[in-house]
Amino acid sequence: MAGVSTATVSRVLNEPERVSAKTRSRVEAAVAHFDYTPHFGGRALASNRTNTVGAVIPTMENAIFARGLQALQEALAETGVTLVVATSNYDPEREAQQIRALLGRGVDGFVLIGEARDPALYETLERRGVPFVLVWSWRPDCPWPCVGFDNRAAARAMAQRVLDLGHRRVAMIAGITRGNDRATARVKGVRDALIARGLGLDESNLIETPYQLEAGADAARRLLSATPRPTVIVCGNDVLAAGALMAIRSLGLNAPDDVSVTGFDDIDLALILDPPLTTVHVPHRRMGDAAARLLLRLRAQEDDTASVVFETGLVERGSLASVGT
Amino acid sequence: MAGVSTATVSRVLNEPERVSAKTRSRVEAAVAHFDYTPHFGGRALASNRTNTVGAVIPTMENAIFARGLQALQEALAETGVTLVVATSNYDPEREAQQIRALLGRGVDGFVLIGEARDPALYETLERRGVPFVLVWSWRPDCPWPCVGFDNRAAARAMAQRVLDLGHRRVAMIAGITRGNDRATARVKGVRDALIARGLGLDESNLIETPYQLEAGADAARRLLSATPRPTVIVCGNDVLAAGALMAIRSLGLNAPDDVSVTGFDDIDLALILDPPLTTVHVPHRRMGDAAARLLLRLRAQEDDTASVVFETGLVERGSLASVGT
DNA sequence: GTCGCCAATGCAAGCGCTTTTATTTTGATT
DNA sequence: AATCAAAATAAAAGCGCTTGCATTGGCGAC
Repeated sequence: MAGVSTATVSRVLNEPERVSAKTRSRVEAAVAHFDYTPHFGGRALASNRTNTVGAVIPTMENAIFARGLQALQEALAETGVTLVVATSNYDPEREAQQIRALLGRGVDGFVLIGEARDPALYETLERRGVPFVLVWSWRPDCPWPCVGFDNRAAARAMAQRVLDLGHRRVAMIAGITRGNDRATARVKGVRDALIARGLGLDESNLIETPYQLEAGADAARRLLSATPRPTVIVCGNDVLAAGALMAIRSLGLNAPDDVSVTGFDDIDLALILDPPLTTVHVPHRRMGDAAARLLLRLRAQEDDTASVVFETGLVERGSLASVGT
Repeated sequence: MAGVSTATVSRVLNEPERVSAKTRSRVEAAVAHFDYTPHFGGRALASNRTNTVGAVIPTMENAIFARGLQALQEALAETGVTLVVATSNYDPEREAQQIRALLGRGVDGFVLIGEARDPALYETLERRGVPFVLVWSWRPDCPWPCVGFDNRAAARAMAQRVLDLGHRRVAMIAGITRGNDRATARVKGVRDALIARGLGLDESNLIETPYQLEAGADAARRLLSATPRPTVIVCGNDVLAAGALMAIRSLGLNAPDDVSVTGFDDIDLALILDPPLTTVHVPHRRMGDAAARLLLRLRAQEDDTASVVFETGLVERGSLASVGT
């Protein structure tokens, strides 16, 4: 003890400016001397805050969420907030479980991927007064605070570009759309563009598959077995596109001469591939960062809590070529 | 209330078998009815346990740790333990900070990457009685509980294979070795093999660089500018190898005809590359899983808390060819 | 020198749970 | 029916902190 009450110590730790400089330095010395750390549970119990926010993401295994998550974590850490990550493996049931588990751990904020989930969950969150931010997805009039981009518009833009290059036999490998509004929006975007040009995307040209390398390769092999075969495969993300390129190579074909391929996300992978992938660039880091800031504002009950929408961009590399030249 | 004391409720939640079936079901009904969740802080305060373990990893941005982390998390979740992840960005200082931060949050267990760190940190951990497991690294007589593999032996085996294929001008792109025993061990392993054959690995043939794609490419370009140029570039991990392959392509050379490349880790990436990467396979998932189990045993003060060592294996794909044929 | 005011600090009441100890209930045994 | 041990439950004491309120002390104004 440094000759003060516990109340004063608490104040030194939480609102230093309310304590005189002299006492403060005495307490700080004692803290340093005894290597004292406040007890987390005591703190949480008394103040009813944990300074923890939870994020539930589909998976850590592919790089899609890694960068955004890292940025999120860094931005939160700056204000002393800890990030707890849980994974749902793209399963809505499991996501709900994880959210409840984190609620039980007293997180006082959430970052959730996408918008599609059981209304009851949103209700629970609101009832408990736990703020949350939806990321990776954005659409006009979304009723929740979100930080993302318009998946549909981005996919539409990509498909338009594909069509502009003369492609008419367009196939798509999408992610599983059930419970995944991003995957759904991307399919819709591609379909929008095709329909606008009087084309369609029927069952035989659209395969839904998990976001995995091998799954993408399998899907591509199936699509390429059609006659006449598609001249381009539009993929729901870069991992699927990487799989498609593997399949193309394994079939003895050449990209982009025989078949073009496009991706979505612009993760590091896109640059490594041969040919390098034409894809939709998504500003993952900025998105994570913005999500953290919005969540902090929500927690602090500040006024400026508007959703944030990011622009995406087409990155043209070698995997998409014009057709029939 | 279901007509019982809080003590009974607590028992229903924590050790249901100690409560009669009748009371238990009554309590459970009430719990369900009111959608009751125990307060985390109260729990932590009273029981002095948080059921949380912390992991401090260098980065989430590349896929190296992703798979192992996922497995770790899944295995911990099975016993109701939550994983909190923090990142150090390969900076020992920052790692120490993060460990202290997590200690402050009352985690009751740690998973740490590798062995190299300030002895004072180990002391703190032991003084507080917080169990920990070191992963990704293993060596004979390591004084701490670890779950990993012998980086040095694995790298040596890879280098031997390279030499067996006739290579004599061997260059290496390593990770930054400061504060990173895995990177250090991998360099040592390669050097072991070279020295055993009367060769060496001098400064001009060894570049240390962060585990990033572009950095790997730059390093490769520098190494390849030597005359005579190396016939093989051994890389400290797959990401660096991917960078090297990019550089080789950009120089108008061909792998493996002009230059061979090897990696380390066998992440998904290795399979995507063209040519597919010859690399050292590391059982990431199993490692994460085993780490979780060992940590749980340590926490439970069980006897069987021996370190676990995994075998690695050479995976020969297309990026390494014999020389001079 | 006294008074009043405000800043700085102490006091003490919980926060919601777990856990030890005490009490009641149950049911087997005589 | 009475007795006793064992099983089930209740009572109550904290766990370590925060925070509203009470107290103290310092200082300017009179």
